[in-house]
Amino acid sequence: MTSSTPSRSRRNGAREDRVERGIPEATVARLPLYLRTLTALSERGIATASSEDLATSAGVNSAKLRKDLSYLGSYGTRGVGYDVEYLRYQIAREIGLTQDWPVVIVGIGNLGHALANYSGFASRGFRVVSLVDTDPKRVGETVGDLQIEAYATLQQIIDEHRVAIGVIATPAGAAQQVCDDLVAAGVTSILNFAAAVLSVPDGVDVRKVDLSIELQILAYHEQRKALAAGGAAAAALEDGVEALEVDTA
Amino acid sequence: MTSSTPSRSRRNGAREDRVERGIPEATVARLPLYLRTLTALSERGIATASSEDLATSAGVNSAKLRKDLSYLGSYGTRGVGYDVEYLRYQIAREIGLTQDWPVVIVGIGNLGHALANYSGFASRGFRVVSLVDTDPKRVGETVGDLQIEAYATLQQIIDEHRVAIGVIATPAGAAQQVCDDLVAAGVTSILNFAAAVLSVPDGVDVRKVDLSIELQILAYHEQRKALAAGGAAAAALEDGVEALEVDTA
DNA sequence: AGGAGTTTGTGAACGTGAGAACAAAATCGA
DNA sequence: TCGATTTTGTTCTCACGTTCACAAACTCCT
Ligand SMILES: NC(=O)c1ccc[n+]([C@@H]2O[C@H](COP(=O)([O-])OP(=O)(O)OC[C@H]3O[C@@H](n4cnc5c(N)ncnc54)[C@H](O)[C@@H]3O)[C@@H](O)[C@H]2O)c1
Ligand SMILES: NC(=O)c1ccc[n+]([C@@H]2O[C@H](COP(=O)([O-])OP(=O)(O)OC[C@H]3O[C@@H](n4cnc5c(N)ncnc54)[C@H](O)[C@@H]3O)[C@@H](O)[C@H]2O)c1
Repeated sequence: MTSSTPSRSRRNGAREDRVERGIPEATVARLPLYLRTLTALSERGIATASSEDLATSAGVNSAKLRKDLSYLGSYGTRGVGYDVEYLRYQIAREIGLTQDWPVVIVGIGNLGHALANYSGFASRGFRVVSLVDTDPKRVGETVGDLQIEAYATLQQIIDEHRVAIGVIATPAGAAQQVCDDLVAAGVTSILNFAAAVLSVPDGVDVRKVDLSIELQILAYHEQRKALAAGGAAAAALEDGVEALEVDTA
Repeated sequence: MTSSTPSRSRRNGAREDRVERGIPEATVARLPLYLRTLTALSERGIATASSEDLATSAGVNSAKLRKDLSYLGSYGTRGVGYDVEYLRYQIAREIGLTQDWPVVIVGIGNLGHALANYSGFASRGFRVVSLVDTDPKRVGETVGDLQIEAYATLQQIIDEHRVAIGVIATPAGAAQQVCDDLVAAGVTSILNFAAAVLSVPDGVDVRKVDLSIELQILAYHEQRKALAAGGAAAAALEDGVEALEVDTA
């Protein structure tokens, strides 16, 4: 996967390197955020924005934002800032949103219904082309402007629409099998909502969205805050007083 | 927030440090995963597991898993492994799942309904105590075993149930206001599903779940794969011809 | 009791990412 | 034309996270 042409011609630096090595993962994860920010500014009729402006809107550090953008090329103007429309296009192109991505959703239960009805998909270059479920009672049901299809047609659907991205919203127990079937049918990117660890061959990307993990992370910090506040007295004794900090609110 | 007591007494190392500095964020994010893995093993009647076993099930490197666990203390036995039940309890305690966390969900539309119906909450120590929406047509509607409440009762609900964690599933435009209201009412942890950057005072944690960002990250890599494959020929030329820049679509 | 085998816990090397700081490049007013 | 001002692009440093590798600690068998 990682294309390792050892040392190409060393003519032009940054741009060439980018093509070879790609953009740092942390940056890739923030580009969609910048894209959204730029779209919002554009809709408000703002034509130009400085890295400081953008960073504030996106909730990040401006140095970080500038460095992120520099991986794409040199699209700003010193002393002025960035052209909103132009930069928006460049980011969209870099992410690959100048084309439409057909997506299939597998498992149309609670969550699958919500996803299928979600308009935020289409507005960002993703098109849900099919909904698939194993439950015979569900097949044929209309959700949004699509009908739920039988699981057996998965391969056909993926071929027909050239689907590269699949979304799994089945129970955890079924997730690996569904994943295997998607991969076998030619899908190479998977967004997984099921609480299961998926194993996939090289060349297939998986991202997971796990609600309960997010809540547990919040709970951990919540507990720490409670300890820091309520446990302050205990902590003070613990060591001969010293340290206390924190509000008692 | 970042506790900066310079150097407490240097008596006992690891455990003391952990209390002071807390567990690395990256580790915190994996603990719920280990917890789930351990629960699965426990249900299959497995009493003991090595770091290798656990790591495989959790889909991580075994050294990383051992280091992660070492932040909690020394709960394994060399030559044997970890006691599944015991370790499970220790992680649960560390995360704060030995207590129940009351949660309120604000915005009961497509997604809010799915979340409200989701059983995976309760099974992991989180209890949805209330559903809130501004839409008068929705108020009173029964979802799962709860009724949707009026937005005006937010403060009262949060006080009454001692809610520390709030979930925002409103449209993006309403998210900041809802966030402010939640914080004003005493919520100190927020899980945000809306596509908006929330600004909160110190001491409040926000985590976001953004489906469209996840899809865009997948799209980026998908595009790179396409370029690496289809663009191979072009890349060969490139060096003599220079640039080219893809898409003819 | 002792040695072979297993597995943890952690030190050390490496890689990636964040942020401060600043020179270079652009605008603008005089 | 030139200097003041703004803001980018990039370098440098530090912090954090990952992985390897191995001594220490434990079990089990003889
Ligand atoms: N509902 C939520 O808010 C929520 C939140 C976070 C995570 N999740 C996770 O998302 C997944 C789906 O949750 P849900 O609440 O929609 O569950 P659900 O039970 O309502 O829906 C699951 C659907 O998947 C279908 N299905 C089962 N096996 C299948 C298979 N092999 N192939 C295709 N379809 C299959 C079922 O027929 C059903 O329609 C679960 O793994 C859950 O843990 C849900
Ligand atoms: N549906 C999805 O699958 C999905 C996926 C990812 C993200 N999201 C995001 O989640 C959010 C909700 O999505 P949805 O599809 O459920 O939208 P929706 O329009 O179906 O539901 C929004 C709900 O919020 C309520 N609401 C509006 N303003 C409110 C306020 N100030 N206080 C309380 N409630 C308020 C509305 O009455 C409505 O019931 C959106 O921000 C969306 O971008 C949704």
